[in-house]
Amino acid sequence: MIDEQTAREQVVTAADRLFYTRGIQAVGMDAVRAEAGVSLKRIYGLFPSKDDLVIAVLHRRTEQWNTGIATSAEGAKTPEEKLLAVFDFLSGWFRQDDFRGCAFINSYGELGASSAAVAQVARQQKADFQRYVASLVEELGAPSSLAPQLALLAEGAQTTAAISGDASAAAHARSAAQILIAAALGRVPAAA
Amino acid sequence: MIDEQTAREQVVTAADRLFYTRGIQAVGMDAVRAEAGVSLKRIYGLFPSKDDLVIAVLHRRTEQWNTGIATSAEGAKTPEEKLLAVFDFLSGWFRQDDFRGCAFINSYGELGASSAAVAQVARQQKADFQRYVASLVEELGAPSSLAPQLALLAEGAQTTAAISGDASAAAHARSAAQILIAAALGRVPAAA
DNA sequence: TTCGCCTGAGAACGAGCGTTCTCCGGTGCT
DNA sequence: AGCACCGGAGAACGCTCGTTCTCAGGCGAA
Repeated sequence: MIDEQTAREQVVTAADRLFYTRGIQAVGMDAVRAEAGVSLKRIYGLFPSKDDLVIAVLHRRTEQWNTGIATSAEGAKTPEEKLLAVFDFLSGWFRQDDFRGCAFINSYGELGASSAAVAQVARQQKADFQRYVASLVEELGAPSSLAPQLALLAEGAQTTAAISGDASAAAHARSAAQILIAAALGRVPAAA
Repeated sequence: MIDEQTAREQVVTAADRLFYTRGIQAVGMDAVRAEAGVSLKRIYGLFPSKDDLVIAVLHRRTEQWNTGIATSAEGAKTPEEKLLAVFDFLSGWFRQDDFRGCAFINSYGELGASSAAVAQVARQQKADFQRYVASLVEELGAPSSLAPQLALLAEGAQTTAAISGDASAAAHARSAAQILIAAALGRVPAAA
């Protein structure tokens, strides 16, 4: 038999793919079982309820997001480049053919009203991201008001890319970010 | 008996309130009946299925959004003021205590994968808004690349305000918009 | 008044869901 | 080998939902 850790990962991976592409409520636990190849009994042994599974999926999405951002920032030398790397990361993500928007926003829209835990995880992820941006802005020596502005661009790019199916939202966000950064640093920004 | 038009409005109003606050799938048709005070039979006479009702609700949201934006722009004299009025409109909206994010984004996250009609209406609304912003940008004589940037800010503000519960997102978006507009016009923007 | 007709209230139906239970075959220990 | 346990397959259960059907009551026309 596969060990517990592997089973957990298989279930979360399968659930993530199904939830993300079809919506959480539209996916039954039996579909997760089929996709994961793990028996229903085992799944309920690992995750006491579907809600717990949803939370586990969102937690893994948080980690993936964080490492994705970190990886994208690796080649960047200055804080400014690291900030812009966020939008490069988004650009690559938007171009994946299974892209269907930010899982946190989607989950919040679907379950945020009925599940406090889901709302909490989504809020947490957004707060973490805001903190990350804020730390880079501080490192850059720019006024702290720049941070929420850049975060707004990243959020907007995600929903625009999802709904309008316009992957170039990342590029627009990136150039807007450049302008805002330049302005915050007192440089004369190059008009887009 | 109440006439058809009134019944339609009562049903859509009730459904909108319930769908928006609790999520669409979490609200049964019987709850709509109770809230609207219109019999189930009548509802199904007016809207052949729940999907049709959802679409009707989203259509009315579109109208409300458009008139809200237009009203907010009424006092504005220049295209620039009209653009900024969008964010003032958002600010007022975010502060309503029943605010729970953009209904189109929420609906898309919940049903966009399973209902093509819902996805279509959401996409349409976003496209209309983009066109509105683009027309103002053109009127302003700014490069057209400014339009998607401003739209991005508005979208981001909505999701941020919803998930983080941070109504000041509108203010952040507004000042970012001012900077982007100034830069696009070749003026030296005032750092936030 | 009497007869249709229409409407509202709500029961009914069929499907799908989350969750639990049953049963059976295999596995490891003695 | 014999036995106790464990996990998988999937049936079962209780519930909710979208949608339809039934039925009784009220209203207008003759």
